[in-house]
This record gives sequence, structure tokens and C-alpha cells, in this order.
Amino acid sequence: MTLHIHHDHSQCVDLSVSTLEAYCAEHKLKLTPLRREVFGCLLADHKAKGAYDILDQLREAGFSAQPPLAYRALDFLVQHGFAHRIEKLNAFLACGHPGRSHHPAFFICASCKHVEEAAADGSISCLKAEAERTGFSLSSSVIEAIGECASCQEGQQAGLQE
Amino acid sequence: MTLHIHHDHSQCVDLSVSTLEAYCAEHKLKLTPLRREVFGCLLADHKAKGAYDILDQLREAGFSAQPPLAYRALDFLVQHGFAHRIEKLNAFLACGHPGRSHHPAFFICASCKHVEEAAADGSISCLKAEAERTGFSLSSSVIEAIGECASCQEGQQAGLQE
DNA sequence: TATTTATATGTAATAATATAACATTTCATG
DNA sequence: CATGAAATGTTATATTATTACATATAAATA
Repeated sequence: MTLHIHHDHSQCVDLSVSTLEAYCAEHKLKLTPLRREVFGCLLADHKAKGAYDILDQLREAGFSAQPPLAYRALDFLVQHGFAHRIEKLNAFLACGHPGRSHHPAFFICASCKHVEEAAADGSISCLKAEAERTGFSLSSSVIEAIGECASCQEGQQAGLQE
Repeated sequence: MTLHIHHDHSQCVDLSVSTLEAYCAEHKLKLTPLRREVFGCLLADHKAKGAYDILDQLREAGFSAQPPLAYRALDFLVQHGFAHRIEKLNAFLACGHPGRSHHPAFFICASCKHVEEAAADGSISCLKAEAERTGFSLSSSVIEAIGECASCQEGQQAGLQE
């Protein structure tokens, strides 16, 4: 299936990579070949990928392919906001709008597996309000929706679903 | 640490178990010894437990202790709303108010590991609104907050934290 | 420049979580 | 009692993730 949202993909990749470059320069972080490769792998098709999928691509790209390599690079990207972990899938997704601080929610299509990132400021506010009522101090949150994306619903109606 | 919310625990267990009994009777489901044991294990201390923790308790209780036993019983409880899966922890929690339909959020204390269940209707509404904007049809959701519960914050201030 | 230090990567082993596949038992019902 | 559906028992294995330690690389500094 094609990308959920059509876009100029090479421009999107370029922007993401250059944002990461700028971020690393500014914060004196090392954007190593390994980290580049992992980020590139996540950006390639905007899919959520498991660590072992990443590992396969690392192997193909000539890197060592032991689990810690993937997990370390993914941790780096997640820590700095350039990737997100999708708990429901045990998978990782390139951030859709890196560089800007944000509170994402994820919409996971059970049919095509596409994961769409969206702002979750409203949901987070509610969560925060609920937290405050009990004195819970919220530091991060996981907000994931499972359902079916618009194109899969259409496909299903027309009997075209994969 | 003691329970986050003090309550008449045996009454709470009794109510949960009898609610499950009634539910199973009504829906012609079998409340087998295995399922009882797993539910009891989750209810015992209101902690989120991994499948393998459950399995340990099953072994002690004289059951076979192969993974499928635990997963099946947990699936049964989750399917019928008597337990919840906490994605962030790969763990399971007895439902705090079984029998009533609800949209729970979970507040996970990073210090004491306590998981508090709360209604998340507000957050879900926001999520649903966001979903509708893109035609995504939402069937379920994962809402988990990570932070520190009130008692751990107090403990920390007083230098009493574990 | 040589030395130290911090950071990242390479490697091996294993832990933790979860499922598939199939055999056996149980029990309600015909 | 026969049968069929559901639950459990069992074996094996898949999937996801971490620990621990060795080596390499690069930055900071004596």
C-alpha cells in the first residue's frame, strides 16, 4: 500500500535528517554512521519497525547486527525526540515533526499497520487534570489508538482490502 | 509499601470475585480453577504482574506452569474486562471496577511501581475527536501515564524514599 | 604530541516475554 | 453413552530486550 499521506518523500527525509544534524551539532552529540543508518531506515517508508527489522537492515548495510546496536541507536533517537516507541507494537517510528516539542498520540491501523502520529495536547491535558486530582506528577505518557484508517475502511467497503 | 489507597481489601476481593462469578454465569462462561487462581493472584495485592510472575504463583498453587496457561487465563480476563494489560510494563492488572463498561487510563508510578486505574473518558473523547478528523475509526485505546504518585513524592521530599 | 577520558561500537551470552502446534481431558448436551 | 466444544497440558520455539565486557574512536587536556 502507498503511504497514508502523500508527500514529497525525499524532501521529508532531507528535512528530518538535516534537523537531526542541526540538533546534534547544537547539543554536541555524535551523529554516527550507525545512528544515521537507523534513522534512515525508520524514515525510509514511515513504517513502525521492530528492533530486529532494523537489525536486518543494519546487516545488509554492512554493520554488525547484534541487538544492542539497534537498541542503542533507537534509544538515542527516542531520547532526543527523533523517534517514538509504539508500545502496543513493540516497534519504533520516525518522528513526524522532529525538533518541535510535542505530545504525540498514535493511530494504529489494525488492517494495514500504518501508524499515524498526531498531536495529543487535548488528551494530555485531560490526563494531566486527572493526575492532579490525585497528586500524581506526570512525566510522560503513552497514548495509542487502535482502529482502522480511512483508506482501509474504504477498501473494506469496496471489497478491495488486502 | 502499603496499598496506595487504603480499603477493605477482603471486601474488595469478594466483590470482584462475585462480580466475575455473576458475569460468567450470565454469559455461560466457565470460571475454572485456573482462571480463579489467576484472577486471585492479580487481586491479591493490586499490583501489575507479568505473565511469568503469575506462572510462578500457579506453580506454587499446584498447577502446571507453562506459559500458555497464564496467557490464556489472562486473555480470558482481559477479554471480559476483569483485567487490563499495561503495555508500558508488559504486565497485567486486575480491573479496579469490573462489570461496568469503562475507558481506563493508568497512572504508573516510576518509583513504587504502583499502577492506579482511573476513568479516561475525557482523554478518549479528545482522541476520538482527533480520530474523526482523519476518518480513523477508533476501536480501542491505550492511555498510560508515567510519573510519580503522591506518596512517593512525599517520601522523596522527606528523604524517606525506599 | 602523548595521555587521559568519555563515548560509541563490537561481541557473546542470556533474560524476559509471547506464541504455535498438537495431544489430552473435561463436561454439557444430544 | 456418544459426541463435540471448550479448556488444559505439553513441547517446542519465536520474539523482544538486556547484561557484561572488550575494543575502538574521538575529544579534551597535560
